[in-house]
Amino acid sequence: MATTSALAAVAPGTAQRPRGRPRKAAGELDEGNRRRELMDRAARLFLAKGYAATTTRDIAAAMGMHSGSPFYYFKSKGALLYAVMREGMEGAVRSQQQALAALAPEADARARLGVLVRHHFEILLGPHSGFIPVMLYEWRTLTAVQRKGVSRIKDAYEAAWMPVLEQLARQGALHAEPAVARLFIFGALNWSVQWFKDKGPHTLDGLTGQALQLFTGKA
Amino acid sequence: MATTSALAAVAPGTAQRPRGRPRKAAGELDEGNRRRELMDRAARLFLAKGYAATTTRDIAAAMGMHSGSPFYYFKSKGALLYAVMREGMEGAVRSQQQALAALAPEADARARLGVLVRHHFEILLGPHSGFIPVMLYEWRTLTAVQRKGVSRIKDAYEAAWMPVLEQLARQGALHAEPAVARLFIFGALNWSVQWFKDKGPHTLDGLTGQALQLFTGKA
DNA sequence: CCTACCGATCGGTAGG
DNA sequence: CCTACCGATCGGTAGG
Repeated sequence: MATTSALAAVAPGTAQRPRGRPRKAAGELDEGNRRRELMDRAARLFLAKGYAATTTRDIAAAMGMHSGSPFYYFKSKGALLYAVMREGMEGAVRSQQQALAALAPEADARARLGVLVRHHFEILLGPHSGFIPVMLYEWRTLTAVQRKGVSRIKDAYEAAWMPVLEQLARQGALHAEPAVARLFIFGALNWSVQWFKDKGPHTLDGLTGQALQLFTGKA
Repeated sequence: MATTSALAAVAPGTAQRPRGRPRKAAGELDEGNRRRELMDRAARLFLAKGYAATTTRDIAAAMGMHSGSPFYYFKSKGALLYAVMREGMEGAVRSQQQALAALAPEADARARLGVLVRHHFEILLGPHSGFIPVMLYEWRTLTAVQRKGVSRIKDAYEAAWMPVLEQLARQGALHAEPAVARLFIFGALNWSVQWFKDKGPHTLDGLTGQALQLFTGKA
């Protein structure tokens, strides 16, 4: 599994912090940080209890705010959820591109799939995860317009998998139609949110190796 | 895919209707039917909007009842959800056993896996599905005690897969640890609830074939 | 099952 | 961000 070690550094969510002038408009900077923290805590609650069962008062309490204050940052509960999904997906696309770009140019299709799988586990289960799992499990909560907005980004994320799967199929290393295989593989990985435990027996590298073996035969 | 055709008859939910004396206590029989219909309609709503976002008034309206009437059949909204999951899982265990029992005695491990996968698609996506998808996506809504109650049944359902996966691994037809493979495979199948369309290009038989090829190599 | 009802909670807002 | 507040909705119940 030489394909996986370089990925740890590309954890999403940590990357794009505002660079330069880190001190000047302290008010503005704090606003951004607070907004982000609100999204973080909200996402955690959405994931644990579900969006509908999480009250804006729960979120406020998790921030040490009073009940009306979240509405200073987001005009509605739905707008907060939308921001979580949208910014989560934007970060995922960015970190996925970085992960692929860090690959050696001579890397073969199996190595590319390994990077994609490892990165996907990272955004699902890694220390800076949270937004994407919310997206996966609260998709039906979005309005049609919101869904379209997130879909545009999500499509880009998923599209990056297709050439890799198609190449594997041509090599005889993937024994299913690439389009269907992609759906099954995403399902297999996404489902890990339901059973993965941080203290459990599995590491993300280990799971990546098992997944590659399952989908592409013994490595 | 000779392993799949016999399964259509074993659709869960249709099987165990009260046999014998189909006429006598009409009131009682109707009560049972109404209760079942309530669970059916509630499950549909739970799946479409989520449990917390579905009001007991929504459910009553879907039944043509007034707002207080669901509580004649279930003492609480949570008890209704629990009944959906519990009876759904009980039916799934029964129909899975029937599906395996209908297998030819000389069927090999791949054929057994085919039956398990095809049956699983049936309870997820078939015409009488609904309860199991609710269980999958509302698991966190249950209380700890309720979770334990459903887990007992769910464990039996999942346990039936392990000897098949272990045998495939021994044959070299499954290239991952059986325990991990089971988690990935369940994820791949369960996720289909999110993307499968009745009018879409896929049939349950076709998906079963693709899944077998993906997980166990070319058939 | 319906009627009539209630206490609690919720998302959101005005004004500072 | 807090204070103070509101209209709407929700799960559930008593009594028939």
